[in-house]
Amino acid sequence: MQEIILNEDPMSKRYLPNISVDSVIFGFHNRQLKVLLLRFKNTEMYALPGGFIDKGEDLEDSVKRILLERTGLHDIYLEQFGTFGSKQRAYGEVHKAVAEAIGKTFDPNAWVAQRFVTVCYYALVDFHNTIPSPDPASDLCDWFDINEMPNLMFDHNEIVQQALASLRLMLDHKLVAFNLMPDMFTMNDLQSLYETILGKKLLRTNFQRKMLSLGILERVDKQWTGGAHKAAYLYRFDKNKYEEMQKEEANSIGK
Amino acid sequence: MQEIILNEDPMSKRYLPNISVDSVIFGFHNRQLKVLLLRFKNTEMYALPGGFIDKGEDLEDSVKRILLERTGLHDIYLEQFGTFGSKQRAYGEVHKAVAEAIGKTFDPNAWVAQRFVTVCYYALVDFHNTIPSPDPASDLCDWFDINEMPNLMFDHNEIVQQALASLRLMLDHKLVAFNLMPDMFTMNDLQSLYETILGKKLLRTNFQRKMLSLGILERVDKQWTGGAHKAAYLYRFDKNKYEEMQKEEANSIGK
DNA sequence: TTTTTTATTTGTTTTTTTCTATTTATGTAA
DNA sequence: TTACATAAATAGAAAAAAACAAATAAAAAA
Repeated sequence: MQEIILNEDPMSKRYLPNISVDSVIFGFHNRQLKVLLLRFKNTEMYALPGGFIDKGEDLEDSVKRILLERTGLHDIYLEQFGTFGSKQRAYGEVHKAVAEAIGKTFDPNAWVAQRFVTVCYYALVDFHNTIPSPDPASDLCDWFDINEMPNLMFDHNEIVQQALASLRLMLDHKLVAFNLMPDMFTMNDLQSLYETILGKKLLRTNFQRKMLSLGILERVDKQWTGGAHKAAYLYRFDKNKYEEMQKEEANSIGK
Repeated sequence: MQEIILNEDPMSKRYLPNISVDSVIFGFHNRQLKVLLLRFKNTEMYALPGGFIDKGEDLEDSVKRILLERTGLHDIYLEQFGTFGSKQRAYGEVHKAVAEAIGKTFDPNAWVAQRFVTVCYYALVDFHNTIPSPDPASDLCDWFDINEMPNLMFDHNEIVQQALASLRLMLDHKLVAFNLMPDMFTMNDLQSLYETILGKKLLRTNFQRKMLSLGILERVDKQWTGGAHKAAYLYRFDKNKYEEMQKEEANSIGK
């Protein structure tokens, strides 16, 4: 009986079967939107960092666990954006290739070869504070420009595109972009972040006017680049002011 | 061994374990937003129509299967809005109560008593075309005003609220409301739908101007109510025009 | 000091949205 | 058959936002 074989796998003792979790970890550097990818040992196969849910673990906690393992960060902005459940999502062949690349044999009935429904989150992290670290199966964990990504395993390319689409929507009605910014940044930095996510050019003057009018940016310093021109101001996102405004907004809705 | 006992359950032969699917089916009638609920036999326990995913079935197909069973409709507007995976989502006690209400004993190790992660969709249907039908375990399947719902089983109240929040967002950037409208409707009908979903009053004159300016409404007839006032126009949603505009929009993005 | 470059600010025009008022259609009743 | 009440629809003014254009400011180099 197939089930009994599968249940002997140690994975099945610990994790919920047929469900996985994948994270699209976004960062921003050099005016480019980056995604954190893993490469499996001895292969050119790339994938999103993912994992499985402990039987006694909240879904969200399992994502945080993965994020911590991969970026060393906690208290990260996290958003669930979709669950992928095509019946094609059974990747025994791919797992076999990965196993054989490190000289292991792969049991086609292995727990991990079954069909998986995967719950996906995107995370917005400060690129400059993250230390990407590969897992035991990977020899590389690094950032890739979202426009220059390699082909990913499974349906992960599609998942990244959905994550981006979802982030784009969120940008319109919530101030989430600052989670991708370093502590201090110029208006140009911020604008190019918006531009990459939205996939279109914005007008500098209007962008600045709008951002400043939000009243959540604190002008801290100037950024001397050594260039032959006026130095750009450095801004800081004022989290306290933002939270105050959120509260006021919540109150005014009731009125 | 617990696993072996569980695997003997016929449910485990057919369905993916630990994953369920729930649908929040929205309808609109008498200027009220309605949700389709099931009541379990001999109880006052209400729940969303849900089910499980066949091992060889796409996630989305399983939702459509449930929708068809419950509303008799196909080609329904469907949107995945969230997956709920708290570790508390194991409802053996509740299932026991439901079983005992119809004089059955309940095995606490039953397949259905395990922890479930549930993938949730909302559906927008034409109230006037749906024939709600209960399943074998239910003695009632009917519409409830979203503001006058009974307490639901499990975490289904929370799920409905999330569905509404998600629909509200969608309303802002996609013309989905027409899926809830009958073939013909007055501007007032449409406005009150927007108002219930958004949870706020809109200005009649602005609403009308904006809707008409979209160029997707076809004025068909007048609705004589017998009231001592001008008769309201009846409109029809022009799906063809809408799809044309979608195409044009897609083209213009590339420019 | 002047020039060049990019950041930032200011102002003007255009478009969109909001607010206010008017006109239209319908049934009722003087 | 004419005034009246009611609600629908439209039109126009006011305000706000977005798009566009220009000017000013700061920095380094010629």
